[in-house]
Amino acid sequence: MALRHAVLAALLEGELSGYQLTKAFDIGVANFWHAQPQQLYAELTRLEKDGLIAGRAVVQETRPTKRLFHVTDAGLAELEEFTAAFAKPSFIRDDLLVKVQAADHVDSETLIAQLSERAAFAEAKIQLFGKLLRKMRGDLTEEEFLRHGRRIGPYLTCLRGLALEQGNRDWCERTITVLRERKHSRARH
Amino acid sequence: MALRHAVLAALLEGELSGYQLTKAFDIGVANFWHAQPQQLYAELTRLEKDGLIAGRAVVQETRPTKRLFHVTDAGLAELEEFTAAFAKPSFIRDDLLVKVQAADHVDSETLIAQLSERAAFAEAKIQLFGKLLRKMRGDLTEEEFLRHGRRIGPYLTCLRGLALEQGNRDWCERTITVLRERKHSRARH
DNA sequence: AATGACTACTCACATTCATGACTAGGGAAG
DNA sequence: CTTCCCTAGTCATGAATGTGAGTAGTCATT
Repeated sequence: MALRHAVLAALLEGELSGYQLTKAFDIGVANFWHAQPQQLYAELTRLEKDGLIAGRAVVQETRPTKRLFHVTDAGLAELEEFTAAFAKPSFIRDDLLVKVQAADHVDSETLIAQLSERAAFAEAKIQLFGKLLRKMRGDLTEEEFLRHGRRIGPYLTCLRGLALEQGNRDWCERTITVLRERKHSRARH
Repeated sequence: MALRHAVLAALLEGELSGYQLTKAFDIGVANFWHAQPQQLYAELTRLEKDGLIAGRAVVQETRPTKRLFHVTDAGLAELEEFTAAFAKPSFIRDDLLVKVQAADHVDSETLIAQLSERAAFAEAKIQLFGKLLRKMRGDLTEEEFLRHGRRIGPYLTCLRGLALEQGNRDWCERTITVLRERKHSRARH
């Protein structure tokens, strides 16, 4: 059970409704996991049944009533236990890498198009993460914030997300260059 | 269907038996995907049934008979189609990131232990990828190899794997430092 | 006045992934 | 001479994840 703990960790930041949670997971602000709304609602139901979170209904005037959830003590204990447990090494599952693995056997232009798209996507995420980080640390420098800030967990995971996307972008650009050069040099023969 | 194409891409490198394939996926040499033996055997069966790969039995003296598989023309066409198709943006799924997200609410030492373990794992992978890359490019420099080498697909994916693990290691070390410093500064108050 | 987008969810189903247990022969180490 | 590991797989089952479709009211746009 992995989504379970991702949801718990996300709810630590404060009360959220199922819908708000789906937004967070959707944008990938919670950049450490991804899930569909349906999965999140199902998980919330299970977590509440198990007493790891508790919800309270908030009646709204113009909107449907929503339920805000927070982590209970039992939920915290569960997270503590999870943290101590063995973490399965994370593996990448990336269509794009599969495509590049087959680079010598498929059309270069097609591949380059895919890589450009990914590079653009990565760049957008880099901007997003940059903004999020600036917002989280406020006026402080990164060093100061990490030393004295109150909640650094989300900041640290965001840093990893940022570095990851920078890596993605750089690798995509490098790969595009390589493929282009090979194409030209072969065209001359 | 993603494993499907990962297997196809892996088989492009040459004929492999199911068992050899499991080794490749197990070590993570095929660093772009990961799968259990059972999944691979099942996938090979399906791929053969669909005519995307073909196998030939090789009788061995002391070992059980094995079947070596290669990609058919239909398989190549399938890969071509896959390459052109939309790639769902890859998301990370990492227990460790979930744990760090909850950093402000769980025990630091536990977290540091997990981060150290991951850093060591990443370092080992870095060494492995380094060796693989040197082996693939032989006497050539990276630039020369990427320009003129025959099969660069696996090299390129390996480069991404290397950068990823370097990113992992650096982030783990940075995070450990941050957590340690916070602990000490709080201990003084 | 209709169309589409947003909030806030639920149900049901399909696919994918992971796991334990099992067969069966050979070789190496103690 | 027994125990363990390696090759080379198969079978069955369960857990996790993904997806399509539907409900129902609100709000802004054209």
